[in-house]
Amino acid sequence: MAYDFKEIEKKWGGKFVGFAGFKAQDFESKPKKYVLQEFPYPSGSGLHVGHAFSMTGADIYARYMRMNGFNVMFPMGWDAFGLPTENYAIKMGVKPQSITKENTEKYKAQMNRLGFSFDWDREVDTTDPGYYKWTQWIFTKLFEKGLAHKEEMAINWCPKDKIGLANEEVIDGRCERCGTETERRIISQWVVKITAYADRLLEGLKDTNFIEKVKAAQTNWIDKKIGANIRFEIKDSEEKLEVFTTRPDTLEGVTFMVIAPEHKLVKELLENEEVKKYVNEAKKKSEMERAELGKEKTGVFSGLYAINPVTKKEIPVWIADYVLVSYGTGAIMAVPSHDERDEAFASKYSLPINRDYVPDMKMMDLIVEKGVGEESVNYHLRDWIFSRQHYWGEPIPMVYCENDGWVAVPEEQLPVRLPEVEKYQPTDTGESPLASITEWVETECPKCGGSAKRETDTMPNWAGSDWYFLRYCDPKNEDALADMEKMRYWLPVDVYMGGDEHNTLHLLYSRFIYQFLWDLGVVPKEYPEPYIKRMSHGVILGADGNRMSKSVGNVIIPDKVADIYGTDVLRTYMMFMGPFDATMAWNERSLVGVKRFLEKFQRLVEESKDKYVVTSAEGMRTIHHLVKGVGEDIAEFKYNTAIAKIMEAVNDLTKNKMELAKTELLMMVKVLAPFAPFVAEELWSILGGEFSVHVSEWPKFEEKYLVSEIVTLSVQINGKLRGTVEVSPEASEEEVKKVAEEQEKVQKYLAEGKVIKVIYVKGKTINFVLTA
RNA sequence: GCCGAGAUGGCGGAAUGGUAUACGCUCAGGUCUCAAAAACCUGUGGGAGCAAUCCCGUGAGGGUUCGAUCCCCUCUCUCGGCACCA
Repeated sequence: MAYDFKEIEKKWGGKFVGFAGFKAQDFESKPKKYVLQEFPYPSGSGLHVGHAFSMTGADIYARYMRMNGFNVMFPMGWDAFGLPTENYAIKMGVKPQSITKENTEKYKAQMNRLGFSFDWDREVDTTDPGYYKWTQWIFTKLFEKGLAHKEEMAINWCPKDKIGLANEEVIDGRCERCGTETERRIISQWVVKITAYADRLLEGLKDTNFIEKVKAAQTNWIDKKIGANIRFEIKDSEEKLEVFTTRPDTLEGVTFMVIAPEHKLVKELLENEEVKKYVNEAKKKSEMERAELGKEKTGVFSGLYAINPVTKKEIPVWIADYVLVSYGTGAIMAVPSHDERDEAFASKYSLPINRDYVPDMKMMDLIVEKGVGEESVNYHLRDWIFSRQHYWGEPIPMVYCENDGWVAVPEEQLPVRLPEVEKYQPTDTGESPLASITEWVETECPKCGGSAKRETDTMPNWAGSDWYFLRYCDPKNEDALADMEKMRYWLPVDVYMGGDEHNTLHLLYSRFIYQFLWDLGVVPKEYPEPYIKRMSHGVILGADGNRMSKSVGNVIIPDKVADIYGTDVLRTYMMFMGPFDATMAWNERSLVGVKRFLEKFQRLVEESKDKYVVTSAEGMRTIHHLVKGVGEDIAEFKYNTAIAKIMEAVNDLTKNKMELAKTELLMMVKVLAPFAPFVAEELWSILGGEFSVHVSEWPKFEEKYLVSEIVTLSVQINGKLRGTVEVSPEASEEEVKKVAEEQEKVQKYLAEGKVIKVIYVKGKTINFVLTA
């Protein structure tokens, strides 16, 4: 009988969408399981294989947990603010709102086709005013708590996208989105003090069960360094030069000082032509040029001398751009004998190198005693530039009043809705398109009632995705982010499935916002961290082994594969390709193997369904083994081996013509169900099961069926395999030894020496150790 | 440079101290067919041999062990992340 996937998908697909069995029930007495899959940005090109892969993995887990009696929440939504939509809107002259609607509908249809068991009642959309009201509310709280302020600063500016970028969004000096080289611009920007939470973010990792690489990525990003700030006096001046160092013990080895070209001391030295020239050149250099590795260091002597607070030696102060103004104090004490960079600089400019001293751990005490410095901590983590000069984002809910300065829009006036505009184009001046809508900008100060102006910047993409998992707990709440009791029931997220690319930024921002909300007392006190486990899925490469890209033409469209092979084959194949977290190349041919397998499975069920009343003993063993193995594998996301086990069982049953009664056939179908939901439902129905197999109880294996009467042991002589014996699993050493020694081949090898030791491992091996 | 992951047949990959290569692909042979495709069955790490069988074999080298893909040390390479961060 042919496998008509189109008919089966049509028949059951309609019933799956909106099926009550997939809905999460608040406060139900069953244990809860919150399975969170990163929500996508709904781009115009539709769902890609990466989405399909990750979501299938999450879906299998959610289905398995449901069948195991958990009240599962498996929601989905849209991270829909973003540049591509804005760009498309500009190009086509349409409203971003309507493009977003089109795209989300398309995504939703594709997800439903793939059979994902999302609870659509909890759908969220970051561009929905009912949602971004709370994104804005969070910002007003950050402002009230002194964690958000406006600052004039040099930012990374992308001349193509006309947008300010956070440091994290600049890769090798280029815009993360479009690859254009970024420029420096001075703009007044909202900055969020994530650094105030650096220690908490580091500490909190201990309460999570993230995989090692995720923890490492977060720790590295924060990169906490403990050292000392030391003040050096400047000769013939009242000024002091403060440096940060992790090696105060090398203070005696300091032979020169280096300050960044942007350092405040430099401003007074610009009369010196050489200094002026160097500083201007450094300013012109892009981030990329300055950060270029292996590049020869450059610098200029400032004319100043600092005095070593301990040795009292005079040492020259240099200006060089290998020292960054944004880290530490923007100045360093150079110890060429202990630092490669300092050494390279010293040898280029023929500066002295002191090799005749020994680093001294007591130096720190001396520094503190003399009052010239103290312990200090520095982080690589920088504060978070929160402003974007764009239309398609959450308006930052702030107004500027001549009397009161910056004032947050009060809760009852939220959301600050995005106004309809004629043009979405960003401006070259660096102002948001919102700035041109005078009637929107002109407003009233919430504090004094006087005239005031609205902030026209919008929030970065991350803002909406920081807290969406809270909203799923209570998506329609108009009075709070989400109801406290509902959050208390559903949180924390048990498994968060997503891509490696979000292991640093998104995860860190999201944890930070959660910790901030925790401090506000608006999320449950019991849970200091939002996510228990972070699972990062792998990457599917094109058939040529390269990353999928439109320009290369190696993109696999899940819809097209499903047209040819069916959804069940697509899902099962993706999970069978390799370990769930590995990087794997697409292989069209391997799809065929999965197709054959699902057909074979179906044939087996069809052929045995009315034939056997009782299952044979070996049939029982195969089935119970299967149930045990697949359950264990799914719980550990080892989907590739789970599928291999089902294949093995089907081969075994078919080849050895084992008999299966209906009960065991139903068990097999249940085990297949999370992977191939449509064909499983069909077979379930053929066997007389009631809709739906997906809410049926996961089968239980019984130990008594797992034990076999005979096991095969390896017989080793000096650790080398020389034969096998079949014995009872409970056989004694004497028995096994006797049976083994009866074998001609074993006798032959035993004759080569004298047995000095026998090692017997029950159920596994017997090893005869001979004299040399 | 630092951090993380890894290296197993022709290919994707299994095996967490006990029969290396499960499962799938590929390929070869067979069944069915007028024929082909599909499907199904059998075989498929390398070498020697008619065969029984033997030797070699999990990136390289060493170690621990009766026994190592697995544990320890040294090295090489690949992938991912971070990086003039003092």
